[in-house]
Amino acid sequence: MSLKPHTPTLHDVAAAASVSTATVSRCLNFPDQVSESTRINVIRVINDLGYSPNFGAKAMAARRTNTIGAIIPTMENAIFARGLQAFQEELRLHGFTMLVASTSYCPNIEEEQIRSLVARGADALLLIGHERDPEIYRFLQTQGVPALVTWAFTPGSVRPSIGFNNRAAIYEMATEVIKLGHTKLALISAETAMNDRAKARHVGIQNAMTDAGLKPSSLQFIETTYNIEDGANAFEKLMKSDARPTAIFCGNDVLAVGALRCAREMNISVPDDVSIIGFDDIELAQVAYPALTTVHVPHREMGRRAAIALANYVKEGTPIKAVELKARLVFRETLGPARKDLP
Amino acid sequence: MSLKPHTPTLHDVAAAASVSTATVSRCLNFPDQVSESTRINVIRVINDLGYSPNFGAKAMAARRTNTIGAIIPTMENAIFARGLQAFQEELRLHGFTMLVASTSYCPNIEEEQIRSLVARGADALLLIGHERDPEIYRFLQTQGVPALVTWAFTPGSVRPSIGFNNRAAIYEMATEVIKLGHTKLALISAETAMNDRAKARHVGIQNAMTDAGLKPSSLQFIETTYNIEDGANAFEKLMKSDARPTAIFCGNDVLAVGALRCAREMNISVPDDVSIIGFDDIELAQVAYPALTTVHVPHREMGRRAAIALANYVKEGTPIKAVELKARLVFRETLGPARKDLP
DNA sequence: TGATATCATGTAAGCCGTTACATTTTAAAA
DNA sequence: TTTTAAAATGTAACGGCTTACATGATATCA
Repeated sequence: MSLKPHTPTLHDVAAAASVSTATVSRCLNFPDQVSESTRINVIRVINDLGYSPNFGAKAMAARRTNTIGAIIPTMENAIFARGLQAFQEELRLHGFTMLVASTSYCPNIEEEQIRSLVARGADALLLIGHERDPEIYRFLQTQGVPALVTWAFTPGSVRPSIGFNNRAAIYEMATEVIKLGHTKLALISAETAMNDRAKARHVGIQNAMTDAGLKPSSLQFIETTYNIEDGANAFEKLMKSDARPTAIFCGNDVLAVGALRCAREMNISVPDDVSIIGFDDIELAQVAYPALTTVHVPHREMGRRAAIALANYVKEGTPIKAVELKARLVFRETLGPARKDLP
Repeated sequence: MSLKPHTPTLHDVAAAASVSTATVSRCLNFPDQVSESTRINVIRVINDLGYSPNFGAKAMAARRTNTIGAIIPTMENAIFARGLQAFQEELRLHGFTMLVASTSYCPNIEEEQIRSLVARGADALLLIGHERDPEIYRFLQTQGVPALVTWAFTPGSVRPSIGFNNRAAIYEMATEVIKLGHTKLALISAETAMNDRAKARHVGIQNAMTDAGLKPSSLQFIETTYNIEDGANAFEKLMKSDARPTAIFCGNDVLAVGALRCAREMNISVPDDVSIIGFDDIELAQVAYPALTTVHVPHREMGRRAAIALANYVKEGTPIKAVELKARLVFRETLGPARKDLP
């Protein structure tokens, strides 16, 4: 049971202002097509009545919502927050509103959210990563809703994306790590199923190992969900195994910080006993103790570029061009040379 | 220029399935009012065509959107993330979708977002804190959109809210701090203008001081925005002043962590030289080094309760009851006895 | 001053669903 | 088999806004 009293409509405003609904509509959408006197009068009536246009009706009539949806894996940590913030700010400059939805890294929920945002009339969508059921891309196609992939840039991908090369970035980092004498490596990763970024990072490390003459199969690999706690657990497992790694890559900074906490609890010194490498370079990374060595992701730049591309596409039909941004290695305190004294 | 190809509508589906639009609509909304054979057939057509109902039209016709809006100050850090996540999960159980918007702690943007969500047809709104332009409450009133305030519970407030007593919580903490011998206190706060929570926390500390025989005017007070960097800057300023406090309260954990980082950089020992107290108990607090003493806010419980209250109100008209939840003190490592050796 | 261009406003046809009500089909009861 | 109730389906009005087009008012120019 909805208790809505009568909500003022365009008609009410028009009547109260003694003009037609068209004029009121124009006052709102194309103010300069209306004489100043009527405009002032209409605006006054609008305020008096507390009128607010009905979005649904507006969307239906205009066949356009000026809304762009963003679907991200999680809002629980800052991983996507920065980029999203930039995305939204830029969007606002272009007259668009952002709608967010999160998926908890679950493909089914993602699909649901995509449908929901499309149904809500999103003029376009921002998606994280390429990999998803082709059925979804087909759906977006028939609905005529453009989608832009970010957080990943895979050379030669069919779909344009704005992001960075996950594989190359971590390859570079792994190469540095190996240079420091590390040979026993481990990776605490997100689930790689339907997560091309996690996959790319896995492959990147393996490539670096191969190129440095290490056996990629020796990389210890743990898949887990993305919480601080998970990072801690994975770390503990790794350090209690008989083949203790000397350097541990983490799928993101959140996992890395969890590992760091666990190291402290286990009295394992970082980086003397073990090096820990994060990914993303969120604020957490600088604040962690010791400060985290990680891969800096150009969050804000990515968000901004995505917003511009999408806005221009929706407004002018400007085709979306893929953009490759650079991720940068950030060396702080959690990476050091490998211990030599161990067997 | 929008490039939308023709998006299938209810009509298209009806035509393709050789039934009326009403039947298709019923297939979607009241499946058991339709014979199994037609239903199966219609569903098939829907999938074939990639049909998705138009939200705007649906909202307009049904005069209900099953959407609840949440307006929070920021998504940049985890402060509200946990509560919001719980809110959304619970909402989902009741068949509602959540729409989020953030305000960057700016009243104007908040107003804009409120209007935007109302226009979008939100059946109800979740708001943080009581304090805002009365005009806004009036607007919500005339639009018939119920709003529930959380993150604050102010005894005797006109509007029901689900939250905790900010003043009482920090009062309790401050009392403990004073018991440890601290007399020179400082507070790094959010801007208190239009932020009843920040105000309540300020007052809470002052009350505790008064009750302990300390002059509340001696509380050093810095207002700032809510970033790690800001916490660090404020801390530095405080420690470089001639009246160095021995205990510093921070408006939230983010500021506290910034202060902690700065302390490390300045070679100031926490808690030996100075104690630092946070607020919120987000994950960051446990991971910080030293681990942060803080006030634990019942994020998830708050979110869950708010969702239930709102869902029941929208569906059944059940009046919303105020609920006071308890915030809990969490003593970790950043709080210690006051240094005695100082002048 | 009349012809013409420009500006301001109005009229009314959609946009795409839902749902009250009417009608037809089917099942159950007599 | 006929009657009656129930189930399935159809018809069409309606919701609030935009916008193409028509009309009326003003300004411009010869």
